[in-house]
Amino acid sequence: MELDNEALRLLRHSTAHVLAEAVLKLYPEAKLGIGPTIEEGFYYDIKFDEPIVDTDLAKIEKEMHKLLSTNRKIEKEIVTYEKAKELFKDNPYKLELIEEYHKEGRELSIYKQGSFYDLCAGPHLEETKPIKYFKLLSLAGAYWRGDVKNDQLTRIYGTAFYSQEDLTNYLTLVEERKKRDHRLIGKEMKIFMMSEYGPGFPFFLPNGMIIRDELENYWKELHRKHGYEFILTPTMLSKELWLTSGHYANYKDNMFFSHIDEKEFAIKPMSCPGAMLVYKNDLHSYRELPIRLAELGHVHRYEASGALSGLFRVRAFTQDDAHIFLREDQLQDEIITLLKLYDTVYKQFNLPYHIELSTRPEDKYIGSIDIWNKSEHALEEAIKHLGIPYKINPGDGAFYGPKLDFKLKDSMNRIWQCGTIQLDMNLPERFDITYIDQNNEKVRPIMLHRAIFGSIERFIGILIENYAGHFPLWLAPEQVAILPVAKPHEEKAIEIASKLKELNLRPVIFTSEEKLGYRMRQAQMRKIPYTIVLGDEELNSSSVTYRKAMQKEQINVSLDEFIAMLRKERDERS
RNA sequence: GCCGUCUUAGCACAAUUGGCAGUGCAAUUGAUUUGUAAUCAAUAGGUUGGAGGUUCGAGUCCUCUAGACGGCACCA
Repeated sequence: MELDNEALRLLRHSTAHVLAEAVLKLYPEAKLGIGPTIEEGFYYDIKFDEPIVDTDLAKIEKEMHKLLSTNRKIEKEIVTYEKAKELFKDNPYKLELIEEYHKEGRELSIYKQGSFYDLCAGPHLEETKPIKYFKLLSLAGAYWRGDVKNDQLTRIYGTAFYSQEDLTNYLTLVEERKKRDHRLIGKEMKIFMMSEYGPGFPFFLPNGMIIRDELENYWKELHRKHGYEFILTPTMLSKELWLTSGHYANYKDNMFFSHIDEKEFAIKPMSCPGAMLVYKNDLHSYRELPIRLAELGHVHRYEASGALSGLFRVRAFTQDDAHIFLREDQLQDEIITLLKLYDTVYKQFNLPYHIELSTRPEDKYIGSIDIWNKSEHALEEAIKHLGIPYKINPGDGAFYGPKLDFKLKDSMNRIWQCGTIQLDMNLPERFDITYIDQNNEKVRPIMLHRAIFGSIERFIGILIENYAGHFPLWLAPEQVAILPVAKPHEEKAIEIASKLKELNLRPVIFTSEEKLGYRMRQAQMRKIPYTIVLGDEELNSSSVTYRKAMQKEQINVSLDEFIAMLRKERDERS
């Protein structure tokens, strides 16, 4: 994996062409779509006459090896618009691309190996010889050009390397990554569960609740320090409110509804309208701003069944939301403070992240371009001010405002949006909120939505994978495993356990019915950060012998020292 | 929602391609009192996700349905 990316891209792109060639040999009626490289391999989208299944991949691989048994040159040829249309006359997808490239005035080229040719801008390997160590990995449906209205093609995923060793290493790495899957560890460690009675509605188990509580306490502490006040707004509010907020018009398809008496109510998919009502409950002076209203809001959203995935994508989740109302002159500072706060939080968990600035959508947006530009500028300036690298996502903003999204990766390198900072130019207007300025005049405040974890559920999923279940002490559901060697040592074990409990630590005693080795194994498998063993030696010297999870070293210290160490580690939350 | 795959005991998986539903771990009971990753034995545990069909006979084949998984689309 030390290979430079360009070389791998060449190899993989050319492998994709061989894949396409093999497919056409085996399925002459198949129509090729596109076959680019991706981060860890390549894919090719192909329209098959008959659906193909997993087991066909082996057949295709075999055909690829057959094609590769002799080395062939890979040659580029520039073609005219007319020739391109002739070459691909049986392929509607390529024709569509040809038309488009032609309109854009782009050069049309094909790459050839033997009798196979494909419309492609390249670049490619010079010959097929290096293509040896590849594997077709999976099948998936994918809409042509990513549009649901188009045909669905069959996507074949694969990867390729320059040596068998690299390929094997990669496949092993993928297997290792799968072991960190939060669904697996969440089940093993009894953190959460799912039920077919509630698809997308996670159940938190006692161990999961400990993690949640710790996270929430951390979150509250942090927000108290940063000048936030806490609110809690209702889960269900009448339809009129959602008509006012614009959610009924813009977000209805993702909402759940219910009735009270004759009236229609919506289950909140976001907490903003509630926060607006809270703001409007009082008259506000310019002196009060910024007003920061934080809410752990449990929201429900109708998500497509195929989108659901463990804790990462659910239909009910808790946003660590906050709505900030401020004056225009306060905006820059507030965003800078927020960016620092987010960095503090992600650093706390050792989570690498990247930021994306999403700007005004092409057509579906509200508010004046002037305010949009100002808002985008404010967000961008704040990041620049701190020198944080970021990416721009043109046109990807919400219809009501631009946003900064904080993206984290899971164990399989999939990217999930967690934190977000959004400027809202919609709700202040719709709810007609104001503050009174120095001149005793009503002025419209600026409003920010923001969430750091994004969703507590998703964030816990990310944490599980990031730590592979080995939580830092303060988050670990069980913190200290106490193993009395034999019956006579149990009294001491109970004594130590109650002492730890008094200090709000979470000990668990493994009594002596089983052999010590067995209990050590249990403690290790439960990923308990510290395991202490109590036998005659420890009792005589009133010490404990501890072992850290994943480590073999046995350390003997006095009980007081041990407790002091635990408290320090926990309170520092590192 | 769409494409493909999967669903067998609490969990992980078998069942020789349609012929007596099994193994390991966990659980329960008993024996063992143990010094750093699995002590021994016994017991219990199932309408094979659900409904329908084909067949003398279905875990296995077919249809429908629910859920999960990998993608796509959508999104925190």
